[in-house]
Amino acid sequence: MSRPGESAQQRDTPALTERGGVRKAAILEAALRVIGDKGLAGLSMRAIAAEAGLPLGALGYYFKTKDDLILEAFELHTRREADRVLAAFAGVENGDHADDIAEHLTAFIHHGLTEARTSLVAEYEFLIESTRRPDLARVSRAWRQALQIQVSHVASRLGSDDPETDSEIILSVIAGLEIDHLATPLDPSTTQAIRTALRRTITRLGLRGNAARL
Amino acid sequence: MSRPGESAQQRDTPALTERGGVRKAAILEAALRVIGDKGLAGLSMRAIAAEAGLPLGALGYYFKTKDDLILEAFELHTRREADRVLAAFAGVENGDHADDIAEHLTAFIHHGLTEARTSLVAEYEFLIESTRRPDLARVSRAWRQALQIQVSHVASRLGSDDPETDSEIILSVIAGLEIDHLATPLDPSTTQAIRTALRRTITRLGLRGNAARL
DNA sequence: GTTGAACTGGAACGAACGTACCACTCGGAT
DNA sequence: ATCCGAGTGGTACGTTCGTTCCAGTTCAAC
Repeated sequence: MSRPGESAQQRDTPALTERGGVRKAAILEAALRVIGDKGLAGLSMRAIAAEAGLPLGALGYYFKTKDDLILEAFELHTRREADRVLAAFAGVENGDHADDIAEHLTAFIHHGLTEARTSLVAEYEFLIESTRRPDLARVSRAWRQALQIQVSHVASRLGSDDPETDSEIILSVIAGLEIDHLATPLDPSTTQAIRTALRRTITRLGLRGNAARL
Repeated sequence: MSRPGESAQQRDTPALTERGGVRKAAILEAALRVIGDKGLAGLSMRAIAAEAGLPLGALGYYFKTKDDLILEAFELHTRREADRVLAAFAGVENGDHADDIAEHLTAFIHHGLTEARTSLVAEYEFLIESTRRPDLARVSRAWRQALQIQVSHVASRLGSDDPETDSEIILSVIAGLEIDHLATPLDPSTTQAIRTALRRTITRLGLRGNAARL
């Protein structure tokens, strides 16, 4: 772990000590926060350093370039988000009615549009930037594919007769609801509209929970 | 039209001659192109000037600040896109089967992901930036609301028993399919998956064209 | 033909940017 | 005790940025 020349990600960055790893992680966290509320356009090495409470020089030590930093921040985000999505869809399978399923998804979206708003905005910043950067596009594709596989398994267990298509529809509806409501402050009636849309989607796709399968 | 002090949008910009209007429009077009393929992060006054084939000084003459230019570019985009969407959904109503309707929407999305890709990317750049800029958010909201009204009318005419919810679902699915496939090159099998998802969505929502209503 | 406003385009400003550099400190291994 | 690479942080370079300025040109109105 401390052999010279060994590196976590770059050919010529030195090996990291525990303390070094903590600092590097803090930089990535700071970057995600800055991207979320200033955008990639407002992301500067100085802004990240200030957000992390570190000197500018530290960034150059842990990341070769700004682009490398952005890539690693995206990877961190997808890793973190994968757990959250998995948890959300695990809850989905415990519902008895279509309404229960819809409720889990509503809560998921609601969380993203309120407490985790910064993180959600950052996610879409990355997605759009993926259209221009092949390295980010690879992460996007892997992330999206992992999601689709998980959700199609869930759909299958919920009685879908075409799990692949249903997972594509569900993921699209979720993404669409998210971006369509990002520019608007989230009031209760909007949340209700989201819930209604999800209920109808789930119902019409014929997805049902445990009770129906017993 | 040539009274002194009169302005199309700013307090202290002079009135525009025809030639001036052409130049201003060219700047906005160039800006949309740059935003689409370099992103808002890569958008600079110099890049716009180069894209438009104009000197840098010209931009300062027609737009007070870069932010003003971005706002007007967004307004131009929504104005232009409104026509395209309207045309797409006008075609939808002429279909006899759910498959015909889905086919129109598939063609719409396909066009956005291929020939009009730059424009589509720019659109999502604007949407994300709307979360940070109230002036852009107003445009987003108005644009989204106009879409929803139009689509819900169409849904109603297609026999929907809940046009508002159905239009929300349809618009979300479309948006979701677009962003999910922006990072991936569009191959024929992807197009087929989009078509399948749209068919299933339309069918399950119980929407039917003219034939069913006769 | 003179006037004045619309328009042109090149040059220049200070500020902020990404990155590189380097003298320095620290801590574990020898 | 010493050594050496990981880690530190302040500084500085060259570039690009948004914006401003202004002497000059065009052209319709009088």
